[in-house]
Amino acid sequence: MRHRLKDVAERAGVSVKTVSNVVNGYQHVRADTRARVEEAIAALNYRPNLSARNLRKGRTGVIALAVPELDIPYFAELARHVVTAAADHDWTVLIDQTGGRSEQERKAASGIGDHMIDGLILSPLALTADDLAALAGLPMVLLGERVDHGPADHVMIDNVAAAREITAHLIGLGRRRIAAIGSQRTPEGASARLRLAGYTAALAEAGIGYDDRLVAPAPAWHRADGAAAVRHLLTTGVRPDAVFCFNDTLALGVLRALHEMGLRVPEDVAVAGFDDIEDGRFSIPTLTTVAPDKERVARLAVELLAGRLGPDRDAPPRELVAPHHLALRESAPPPPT
Amino acid sequence: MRHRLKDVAERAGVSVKTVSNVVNGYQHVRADTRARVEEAIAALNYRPNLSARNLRKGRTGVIALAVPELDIPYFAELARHVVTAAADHDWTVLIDQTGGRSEQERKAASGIGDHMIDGLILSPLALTADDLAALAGLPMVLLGERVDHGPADHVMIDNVAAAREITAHLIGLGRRRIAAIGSQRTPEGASARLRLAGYTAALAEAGIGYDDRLVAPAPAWHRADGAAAVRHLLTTGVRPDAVFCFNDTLALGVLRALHEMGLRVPEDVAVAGFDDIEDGRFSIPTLTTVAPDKERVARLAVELLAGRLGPDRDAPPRELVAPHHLALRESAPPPPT
DNA sequence: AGTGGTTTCTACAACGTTGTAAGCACCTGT
DNA sequence: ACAGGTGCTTACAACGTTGTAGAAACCACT
Repeated sequence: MRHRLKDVAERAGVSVKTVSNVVNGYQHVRADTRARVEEAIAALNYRPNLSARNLRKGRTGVIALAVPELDIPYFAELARHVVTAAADHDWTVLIDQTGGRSEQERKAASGIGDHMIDGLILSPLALTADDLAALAGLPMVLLGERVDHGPADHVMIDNVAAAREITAHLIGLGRRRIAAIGSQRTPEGASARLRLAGYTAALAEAGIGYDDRLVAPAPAWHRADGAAAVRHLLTTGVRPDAVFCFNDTLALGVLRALHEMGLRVPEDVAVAGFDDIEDGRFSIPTLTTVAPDKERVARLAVELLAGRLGPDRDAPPRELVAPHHLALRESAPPPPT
Repeated sequence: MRHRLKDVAERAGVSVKTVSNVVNGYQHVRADTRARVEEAIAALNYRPNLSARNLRKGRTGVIALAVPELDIPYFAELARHVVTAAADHDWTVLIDQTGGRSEQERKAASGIGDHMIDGLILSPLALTADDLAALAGLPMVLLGERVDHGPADHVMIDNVAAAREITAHLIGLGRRRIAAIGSQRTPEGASARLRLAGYTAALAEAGIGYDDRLVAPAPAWHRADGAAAVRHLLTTGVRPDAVFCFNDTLALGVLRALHEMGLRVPEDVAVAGFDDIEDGRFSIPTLTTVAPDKERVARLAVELLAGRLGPDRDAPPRELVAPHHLALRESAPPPPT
């Protein structure tokens, strides 16, 4: 049912290699030979066996993208951009869910279906620089926060600056009791620490004292965690007039919880998020957020990986920063002019 | 840098095949031989080359899931469940985005990276039964609406019944001017047609006349389309007291648009969706919707595919229906008792 | 010790492809 | 007509793995 080069060759009356040459677009094939071969290919509906080709060539044409969870909108959007960018290099993208568990992340980094992928774009949550260093081997590009002195290429946005800017925006609206939601003490919380740093920097610049009762941890960054965190804040008697959430899903949970508690956004409490996911443009109210250039992140990551697989095989680790901007919407609108 | 069976064999002083046997857990290997081989494997950090194994065995251990778009929450959630279910069979899932374009869907059905995948779970939008029949070849399970007399296994939910039930719920709330948003006339719109059929059936059962000014098309089923559709409905002077959206993202757009127009949900207009995506549990108001058992859909699809790859290779196409239920939330609450 | 049956291991040949090197056929210019 | 290209095609050997068939080693009985 499934044909091989040999079958095509027999039908066209040429050698196996000539068929291979036609399939691979080799220059020096006489026009009439090529035509005969192509006719045979079409007639038999021949498709090359990629396992065999990969075995021979040592390349698979597949790269993997490993993210914590696919149904976190930020990663889903990112995944789409990566798939699109990879298509330009004729790569197929194998998408892996690590669940943020170090064991899964390690498995991804050490090669998923070993030898099945040429390279990896990994968005690590749990792995540290040391873990990664031990794994090397597979060409790899990391997304998200810098793993200091990591052995691999890296694409990030400037988390500290972004967090500082959006906190400054809240301050510019006259808010003084600004809560931060999403802090994490674990080693996994690299983004959390950077965003917290930006938050405190903005407060310091504005001469506002840091009050750690306004900083709420969140075990994960889902809607439910955001809702729980802000409920906890309010029931313990702290009265923020603004909330900076370390990502958008947290913020959507916060909007929901504030609504349930009868507080108005932005009048009573302004809310800002981070990621600029699609939902935030349609929530009620729409969500002010940091908008990383996800398309750029994806493209840079793919380019870096392409480099690693090609000429820059042994270049020292590079680090690229993708731009971001603030998307000011209803939950914390632009200041009146 | 990368080792082969041969390297391990030399180090352990055995034949290549013995190492292969150890790797594959073959029974009859003497304990001390096994120990020596395992030591060598560990020392060299040996990993089998899957391309070679696949070539030899004719199986790759990879299945593909092809969906229209990854950042549509419904598909992202589904993808997660499929990945989880596939893990039970030791399968890796390659996720493909078709964009709902028939060309891409055909490419997926004809084998993506040909011979790279053992089977395919496809959520077709654009392909018709005839298209698919022409492609066969690859073991395949279809998701979503039935492609009539299609050649492949199929997992679906009862769209007509579900749409009828939720429309009946709106009627039970005393609503009489119920709009339907998301109709599509194109061949791609199989779900749209089924859901519309359920809607009209419910109206008929309740003795409510069908008014086609209340049925709004939507080119795609994104938030923006829902918002645009309901805005259009209202500006043309039709005044619905309820809206049934053919999926949840449409409904979220509708909630947003109604909010902008100063209409209260559910007091002025009740809103219902379809899919039960995570967002709908945190929107303001929370969203009443049809909740398909996505986990079940995913598991059934994977089981069917497993059957096709195993004993049921030549079984006639099967069709399984996954259960659904109504999730009644604020946007169209349970009737007062 | 010889028989028969197991267990343990090995050599060899595939799987389908492509790189290499070499061969054949055809030109062109003398 | 012939040397020397160049263009086109081919045979062969890999790539790393596993199935097959069979050899060698072991065991328990007579």
